[in-house]
Amino acid sequence: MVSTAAFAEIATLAGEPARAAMLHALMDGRALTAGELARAGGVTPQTASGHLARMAEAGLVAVEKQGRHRYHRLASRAVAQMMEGIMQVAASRAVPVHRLTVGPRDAALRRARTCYDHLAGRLGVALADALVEAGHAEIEPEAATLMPSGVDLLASLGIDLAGQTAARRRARILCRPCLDWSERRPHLAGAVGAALCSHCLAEGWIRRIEGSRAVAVTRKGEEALRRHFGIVVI
Amino acid sequence: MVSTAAFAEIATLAGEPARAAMLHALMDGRALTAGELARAGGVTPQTASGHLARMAEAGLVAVEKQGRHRYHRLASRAVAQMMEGIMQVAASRAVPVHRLTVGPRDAALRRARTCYDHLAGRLGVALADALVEAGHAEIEPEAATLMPSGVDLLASLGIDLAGQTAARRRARILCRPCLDWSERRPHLAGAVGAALCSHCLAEGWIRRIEGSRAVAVTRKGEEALRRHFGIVVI
DNA sequence: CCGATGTTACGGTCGTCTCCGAAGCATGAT
DNA sequence: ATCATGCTTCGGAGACGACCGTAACATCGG
Repeated sequence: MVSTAAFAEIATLAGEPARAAMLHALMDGRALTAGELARAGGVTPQTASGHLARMAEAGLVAVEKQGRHRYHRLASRAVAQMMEGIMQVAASRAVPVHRLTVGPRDAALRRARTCYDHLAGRLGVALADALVEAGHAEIEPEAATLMPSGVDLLASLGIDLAGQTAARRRARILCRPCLDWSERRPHLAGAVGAALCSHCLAEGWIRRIEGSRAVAVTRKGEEALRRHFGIVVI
Repeated sequence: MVSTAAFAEIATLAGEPARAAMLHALMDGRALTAGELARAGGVTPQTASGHLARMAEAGLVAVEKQGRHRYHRLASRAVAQMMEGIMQVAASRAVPVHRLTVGPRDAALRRARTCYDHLAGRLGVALADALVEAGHAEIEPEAATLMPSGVDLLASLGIDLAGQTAARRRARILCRPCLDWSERRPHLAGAVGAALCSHCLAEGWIRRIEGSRAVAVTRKGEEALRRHFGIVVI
């Protein structure tokens, strides 16, 4: 059985404030150095290094040596999903009084951000809604489907879902939904969401905002999103 | 934003060994008394009481007074899903050497058990496979669908999915898959999985095994499962 | 080769949290 | 009313773990 000891170890690792902050910093899917993560966690590099070693040992993060730097990233999609799950529970009883004035950083996050490997925030939800509206997808809290027309649409944009479709001869693609903590609505995640997100980045439709999980929609992106999906992200 | 502080608090609560054991004991979806949970956690009632109070405050468990007993259960499906996520990560790097001889208790768990509100183990996977085989469902790691014929089949058994279908006029039901830790294969979870599980219990096809999440398939259940789904759980 | 930058190892201090004993409250039975 | 049971609160002992000095160790650029 998955011993409760192993369960407890993982949860404990994720539960320490400094480590939790570091894991959050990695939730944009990129790989960061120990120094950057130390700043994110509010601890000294030595302390951060120790934390990272433990998390690497436990399989929460993966390290990649590159010259004099060691890049750390979340070890797997499963880790990101685990964190989503914890956030879901944490969010469900948070914000006793809804803060009226949120900072500009928070505003940017609510507008558009990455959630490990896919898009979230108003952009992510708008994209999902547009696909549903046009009949290209069905999205519900428990599951989602990309319809044949949706597969075609994405293919026409050059988004390669071949790995998803080649093996099985079915045009309909089941994919994972993700409940957005700021919008409280489901959006597209999983392999399809990841492909969509990386395509937006590759095409220069969005670009990452330094030191945050937020992303900015470029002028080119605004135009492309309106043309291909008919959405305008406010 | 879902502050990292709130995240850390939840993860820390779940990470303490005694609390983790108590949460695991609640993963069968039932409500247990503080005393039972104290035994499950290997601590004295006083200690357990303190833990339970904290977890109730944080929204991990819900309490229900009934006479001189106070029944505790997982507060929501979200909590169960969070735990599944943590278990997934914990399992991914567990069992360095695959234990050859597992106890009879473990064997029963691998054969059939509940996973919060749905069925898992060989029974859960066999049920899922049978539905897929017959074209009643599509199940993948990221999402699952109960096809119209599957909805009909369950309806003919008296499984009420009305709450799921009434609002929208669609026979196809999207539902959540759950990766089985013992079988490493996805099975049916979510509302559909829950309905299936409670029906099996209500019809006496399975019954809970005392002090465990394992369930036993009754003689009546064996017959029913073979007749309706064509499966024989070994 | 030699500094600069970044990462790891060690030892001691400190705070936090778990845990149980004992006592205090409820509820229900006798 | 009185007792029994189950749960909770209180207080102190103990353990665990985080944290930061200092210092050693890699890697890279000059």
